[in-house]
Amino acid sequence: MALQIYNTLTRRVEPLETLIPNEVKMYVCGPTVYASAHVGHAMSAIVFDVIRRYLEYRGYKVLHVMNFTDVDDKIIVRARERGEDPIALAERYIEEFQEHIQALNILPATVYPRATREIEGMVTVIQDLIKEGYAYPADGDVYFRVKQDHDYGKLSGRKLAEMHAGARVEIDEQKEHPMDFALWKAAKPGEPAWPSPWGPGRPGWHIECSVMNLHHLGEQIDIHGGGNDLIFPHHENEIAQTESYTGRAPFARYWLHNGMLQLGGEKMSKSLGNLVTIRDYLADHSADSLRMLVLSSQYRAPLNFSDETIANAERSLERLRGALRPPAGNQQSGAAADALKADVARARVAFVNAMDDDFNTAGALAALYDLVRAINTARDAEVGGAPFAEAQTELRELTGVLGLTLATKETKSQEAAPFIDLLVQTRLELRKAKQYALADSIRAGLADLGITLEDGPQGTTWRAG
RNA sequence: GGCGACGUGGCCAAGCGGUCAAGGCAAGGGUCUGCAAAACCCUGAUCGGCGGUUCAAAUCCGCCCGUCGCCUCCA
Repeated sequence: MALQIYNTLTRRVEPLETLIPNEVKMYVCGPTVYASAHVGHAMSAIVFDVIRRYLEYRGYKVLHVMNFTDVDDKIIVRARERGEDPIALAERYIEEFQEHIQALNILPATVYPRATREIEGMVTVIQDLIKEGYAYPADGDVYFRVKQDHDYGKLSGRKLAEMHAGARVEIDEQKEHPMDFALWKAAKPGEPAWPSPWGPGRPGWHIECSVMNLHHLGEQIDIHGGGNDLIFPHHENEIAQTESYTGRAPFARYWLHNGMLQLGGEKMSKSLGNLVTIRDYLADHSADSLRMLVLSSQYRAPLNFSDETIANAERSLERLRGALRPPAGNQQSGAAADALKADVARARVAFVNAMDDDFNTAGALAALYDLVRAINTARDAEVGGAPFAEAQTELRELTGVLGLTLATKETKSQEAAPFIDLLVQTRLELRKAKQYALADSIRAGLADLGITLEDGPQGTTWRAG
């Protein structure tokens, strides 16, 4: 069975057929860097990280480009408020975002282009669009002529006539048609500006992605991704510009869009102000837990971010981690060992089938929980050695495809470990002497410090958290 | 008003016409344990509502109710 993905352009699930066999050219829209990124941005980055990891698991070489929009109105406004240089402000948030990417265990993109470093290419493309009749200059601005693009609206399913009727479009005397959008904006005094045939100015939002695509991936790409709030107008306009410029369609074969993260019943966004920054989240929670939350639902559906769903994700993670505990015996053959081997193979097939179905991560997790149960059952049956190790390796590999680290908090307790061991040893002596009240008070005391003790047939183990 | 997504047990969620409607968390009962913890076993939903198509529907169609996104900057 082949990998199937939902394509916003066709509104259907389709088999993935790449331009070049075994290679995927993927462009994902990154953030506009005018403020600290929030967990909604993280969700999008995680979704496409999982997609990228899975494509690589399936043997594709992935060229992954993620851009930074480092010049736009909001950056300029923000910089002015703070009396800071806009370019420097953007730079600061880019650095912060890249730290977040690392902290969230997101694989680095192949290239991270920035709008401000590709201005010349944009000017060239805009000039060409004007020459071909797809755009027109107006008083220092340049606009794209939507009427010239015969299939404008095909991504978002809108018709020019209907959008007109919606009447939510501002009337601008400069524009020939209300839906025409800016390719180039003339600079007002004090704004960052680059020279152009139309006077000093800066690029419009949509043109930068078109040009960075052309520059880093070529005239046609396989996957173009982003949040579903970008479908219109951003991606619609990108298609209009790029296909008008190259004369080739489709610009991107598959358009993938993730659903929005919901906080308190509505979309988390900078504009609404109902946000939790990645920094704040990571101060209290693990990167794995946020990823787990994302994995628990379909990437295209809205995802509810709440204390309850986060706690749920964290406990589910514990379930996965538990299966990585050491074996309790050394049975390498027999019915239990054979059953484990069979369950490993079954889990792998189920995992791949789920992921092949438009990245059904919730279904893939179900396959992993089956593997967890198989491992735990095998441990109870004293299976050990190679069969047990191989099952755990498989679990690590598949959770790795989802980008989970399954790191425990124990590293943080490293310094305290000898002291905890000492207490555990003392408690063991007390238990032998049937001094249970004292033994229990040690256990309770450690529990208050966040250390959990577990008495098993092989002795007592402890873990943080 | 237009376009799109969606509504499955307390929470999250799979399911895409046909064996018992996956799985995780939570809850209850058990096994194990000095007691716990962990692990394992067992227990619960007829699928927003109403019609229709079909031998057969959570799964297809229609209408209604509700939620979310986009239509303006936005992952």
